[in-house]
Amino acid sequence: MRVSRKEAAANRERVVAVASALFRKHGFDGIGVSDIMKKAGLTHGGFYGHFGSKDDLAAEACTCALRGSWDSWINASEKGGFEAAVMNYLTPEHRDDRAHGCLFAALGSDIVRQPRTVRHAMTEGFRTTIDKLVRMLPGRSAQARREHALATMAGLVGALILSRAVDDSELSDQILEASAKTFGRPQV
Amino acid sequence: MRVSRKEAAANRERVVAVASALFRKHGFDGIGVSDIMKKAGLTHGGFYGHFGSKDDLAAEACTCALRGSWDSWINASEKGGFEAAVMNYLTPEHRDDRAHGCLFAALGSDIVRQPRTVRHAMTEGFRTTIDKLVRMLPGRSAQARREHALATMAGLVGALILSRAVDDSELSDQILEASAKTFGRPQV
DNA sequence: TGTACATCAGTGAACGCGCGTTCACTGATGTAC
DNA sequence: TGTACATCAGTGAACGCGCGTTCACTGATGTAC
Repeated sequence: MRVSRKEAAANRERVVAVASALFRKHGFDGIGVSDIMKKAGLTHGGFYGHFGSKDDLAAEACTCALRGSWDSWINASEKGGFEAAVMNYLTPEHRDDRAHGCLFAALGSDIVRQPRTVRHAMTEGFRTTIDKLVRMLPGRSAQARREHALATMAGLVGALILSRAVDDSELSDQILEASAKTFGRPQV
Repeated sequence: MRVSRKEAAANRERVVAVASALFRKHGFDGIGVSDIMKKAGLTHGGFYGHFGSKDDLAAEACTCALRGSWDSWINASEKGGFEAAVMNYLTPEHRDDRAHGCLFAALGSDIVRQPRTVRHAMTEGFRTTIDKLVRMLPGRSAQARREHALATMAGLVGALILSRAVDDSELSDQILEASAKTFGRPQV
């Protein structure tokens, strides 16, 4: 059942992409190697031909999920798109689609308990995101813009996490709306 | 090896308290029934005399962790203590002591994947916290105060989660400081 | 109050299951001539 | 280009381990007289 090298490389990429979605949906401990492989159209036996361990895949899946992340919310508008990005982030659609949403919101409180490689991938992705946000913010000092970006990022991630955690859809909507109002307005 | 009823009740309470700390530190899936019982000074066999399942304990542990929660950060000062509460919440000490810190920051992104009972306990605790925060906020309309409380709560939880996630202590401190600056000032 | 018995909180061995991981095998791919 | 062989991506059974859970048992507590 050998497969061409090109196909094998594609299989590997598919596994990483599938894993990045399933980890976000079910958590690192909530999904197994076997199910990930199955969803990628393979059997679990071939897993260790591609990855050293489940943790190794987790680190790659995080990098994959972070690559080009935030582009989905940012790209809506070009300049002065800060408000738009916030609004795109804090939507019921994003809240209800964990598998393809923000990695920090999906796995945030678990990151600290993950192996070094996973935490590092997350940290680098975080830095990149902050840089993107800083570039979207209006003038002022670089220091103030960075502080604003860091606090806004915290607000967005926290709002999405809480809106998902709560078992009352009305309260969930209120969290999103209140946060959109508060963080969507560049406060001078 | 029977034990008096009073002692048995105390044992039960101790298990819940220990579990609330260990779940916050290691995550729901990161700690087992056996280790929880051991840390409470018991053996795992007696667990099902007190609880129906590990999930049942998790729900009770959440309620326990939420009871009187936020009092630790709020009680510092009485009136106008909003800023003080934010400052007390966003400290390196809180960040570095997950076991006894905010439940939402410790387990936030996992809540949505937990059974109904756990989510419900969390939601009720969230409501209580928001009410407390609303009461600390200055005048304005009830609506505006509630929105401010919701967004602030999101900011605090998100900031603590991100400051823990990141593997660079300098960046971690920056997240706390920027968030303290931003959320610690009642913005009009 | 003291005695005899029933209760039941806690113990530790055991069970079953699912998970991460390993391995002998297969058969199509890649390569050497 | 065609043939013969080596390679190796993927398969599926199997392993070992830890986990949640169960259970027969113990012996101190609670209770009835």
